[in-house]
Amino acid sequence: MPSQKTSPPARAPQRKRGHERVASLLSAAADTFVEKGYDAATMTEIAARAGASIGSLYQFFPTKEAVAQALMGGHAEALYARIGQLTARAPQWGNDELAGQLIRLFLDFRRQQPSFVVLTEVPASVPKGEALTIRMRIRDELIGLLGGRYPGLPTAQVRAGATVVQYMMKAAVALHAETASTARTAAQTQLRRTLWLYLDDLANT
Amino acid sequence: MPSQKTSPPARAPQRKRGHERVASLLSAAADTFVEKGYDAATMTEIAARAGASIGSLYQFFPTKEAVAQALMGGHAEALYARIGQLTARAPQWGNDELAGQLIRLFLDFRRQQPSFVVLTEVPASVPKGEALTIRMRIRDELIGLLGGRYPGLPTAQVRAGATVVQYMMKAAVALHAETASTARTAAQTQLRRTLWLYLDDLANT
Amino acid sequence: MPSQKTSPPARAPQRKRGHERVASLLSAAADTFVEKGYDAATMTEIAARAGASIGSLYQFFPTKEAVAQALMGGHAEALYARIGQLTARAPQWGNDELAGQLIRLFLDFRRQQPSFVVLTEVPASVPKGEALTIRMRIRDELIGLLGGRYPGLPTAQVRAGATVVQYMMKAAVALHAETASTARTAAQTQLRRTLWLYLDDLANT
Amino acid sequence: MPSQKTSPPARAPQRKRGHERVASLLSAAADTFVEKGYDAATMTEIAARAGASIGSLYQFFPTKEAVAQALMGGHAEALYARIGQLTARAPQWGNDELAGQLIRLFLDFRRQQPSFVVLTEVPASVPKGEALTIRMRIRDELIGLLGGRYPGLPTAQVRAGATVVQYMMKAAVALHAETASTARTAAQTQLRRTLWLYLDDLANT
DNA sequence: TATGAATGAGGTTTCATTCAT
DNA sequence: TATGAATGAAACCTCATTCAT
Repeated sequence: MPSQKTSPPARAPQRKRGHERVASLLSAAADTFVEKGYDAATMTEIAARAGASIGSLYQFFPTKEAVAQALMGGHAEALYARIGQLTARAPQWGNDELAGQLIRLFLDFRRQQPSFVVLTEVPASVPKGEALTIRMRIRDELIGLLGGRYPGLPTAQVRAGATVVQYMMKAAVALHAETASTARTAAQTQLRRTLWLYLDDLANT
Repeated sequence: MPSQKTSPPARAPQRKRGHERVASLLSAAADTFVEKGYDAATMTEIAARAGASIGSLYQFFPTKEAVAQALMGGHAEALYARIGQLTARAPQWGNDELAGQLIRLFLDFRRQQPSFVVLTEVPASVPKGEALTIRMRIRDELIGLLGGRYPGLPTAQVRAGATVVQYMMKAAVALHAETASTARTAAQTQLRRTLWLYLDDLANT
Repeated sequence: MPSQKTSPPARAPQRKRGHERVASLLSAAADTFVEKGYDAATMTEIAARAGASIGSLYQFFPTKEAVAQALMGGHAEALYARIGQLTARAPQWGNDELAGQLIRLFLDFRRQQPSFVVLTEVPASVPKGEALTIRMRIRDELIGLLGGRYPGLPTAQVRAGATVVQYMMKAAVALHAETASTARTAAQTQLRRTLWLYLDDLANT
Repeated sequence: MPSQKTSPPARAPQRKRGHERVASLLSAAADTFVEKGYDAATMTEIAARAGASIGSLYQFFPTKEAVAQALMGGHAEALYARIGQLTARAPQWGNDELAGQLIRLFLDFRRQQPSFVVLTEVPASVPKGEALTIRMRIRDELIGLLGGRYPGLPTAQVRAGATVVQYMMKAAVALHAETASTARTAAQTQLRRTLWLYLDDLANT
């Protein structure tokens, strides 16, 4: 043995580099999807933006769809968790406060993970099944939230309520994507109020 | 605004045969866009579905974008007109009725022209500018509607109200696209009620 | 017979209209070829420029090549004739004058019929055979010219001389196509002088 | 001058295999351009001749124009260099010798790189801007040559002389492309003599 | 493992030419 | 005869994916 070079922690650095690479690839993918949309985004551009080669990208994600799914999956988990946090605190809030917190949560999420919306909305594309699954899971989270907040409400009502809330979140997010203007701000305020009115109505059923 | 490069418009047919062709091409295009989405729809498939050759398609629509625009344009006019009809009758209705009529109008329209929604929602695609224009025009129609229905309301309120209504229509249309179920039906009912609550609130401002 | 409308001269006006149409089609074709080159010029554009339909164009010219040939043929005849006129007058001129007249003739022709050059130069395209024929015929005209002007010259010399003159004409025409500048003007003058020098040399052989 | 939209350049290969590919692609392209001309040459045929797939061709040359430019650019450098070599030796030569060397140089070059002529002459085509640049650079080289050979000559004269020489080279090359014959050979000899006469004249100005 | 090259089906678009009214 | 519609081969180019080094 010519030299006693400290045996390097076998694969750990590899793994660590792997993690970094995956992270930068996903980040690049997110940017690209947001800018171009799912279809127009190319694997080549994603790799290039991450400073990686196309071969490297395919070493971690076998298909373009896999990239999208990894992105969606990762973000979805975070979203579920945040709704769960709201669920824990919701019982202490008034309907007014709850409406505000819900909208804030979804807008914050969209701001931080704009690719999530892009991929979730893709019309007739590959990750459609995944998107559906996620939507259902979000629905379940909202059902948990409303069920906890309005304990006496019949299950069917809770389910319908969660659905309405979900689509109003969608509306809020879409509205937020409009070019900013005083009109938009006013509309956002009123949309929050509409949600409040709805929750009040739900509570008195 | 330097106006994005606007795609050349459709060439107008000048013979009876041409008119028929254009009609069948547009119909085939609508079907294809709905089934596959804008990006995944191919000109080849559109032509084939219309029983026309690819050259024939290009005789009337110089680009894929032109096909989409022709579809959107044609349908948009119809939608404006229908909102106009509501505007005329709205003053006689209660908020309850108005909410129902609005939702019915948009759902009917979606049922008859599903491609309109697909093309209008395309996230990061070519006909985006056109879609924006149309959305603004719909907004204006709704402003007209609410302005007529609630004469005392300040302009800013009317504008914000129209925006809210528009995004709730979007929500209603999206909800309608969900797999049918009793839960969906219940949610639809409640969404209508939410709109009613909002209109009541608006009227009492 | 309800009215005695003067029986129109059966087909004469037709024919006349036909001539006009052919003329305008050829003119449009010339413009298009000059602007776009032979390959990039389209039959549709030629027809449109002439204010005719594509069907009408094909009624007179069965192929694109036929259009080019008609154009070349018509112009070539004029060119032969003009060289013939020079031939008649050349014996009275000095070499200086002859050089000037030759260059002037070709430059004038290029100015009036720029499409002739474009079509004649087309590299590996359809009308190649025709172009060759024309070139040979021009050669013959030049042979006639030089043979008449330098009666004692052996045939082989005359033939070689005509060839040299022809390629110098080509050079002159190409030079003329350069962006105008004082440098170009000076070069043109010297090219004429070079031709003169050559003719002098030829005469003294 | 707003500089016509300049086509994206060729992507440089980074592996040995890539270099070989590029070389064979360029060679195939040269053959194809010579045989068919720029417009009629197709990317498909170029790839096929090189034994490559169409995708492989586009990996290195994003457009057909890029192929042409790569060819022209590469050859042009060689031509400049060769003229430079003449420049170094020209002062020792008589005008007779210089004329012969110039013509030999251009004919040799045409024989070795026939695609250069084809692409440079393309009448109204895409690589026009590039061709112009090259022509001007050749002019400059000739200016250097004549300036060195005829030291006392005023700049304007040198410039005009270089232009004349350049167009006579064009004529010589074109003449050489004619079907071989005794007439052609004789004409070539006389063209060389004409150039000699011109250089003599230039020297005595 | 990392990289760049290779592949080729498939997409959009063009255009000479033919048809039918 | 004049016109516009119809046709489809073929061109250019893209891009997800696979290979080879």
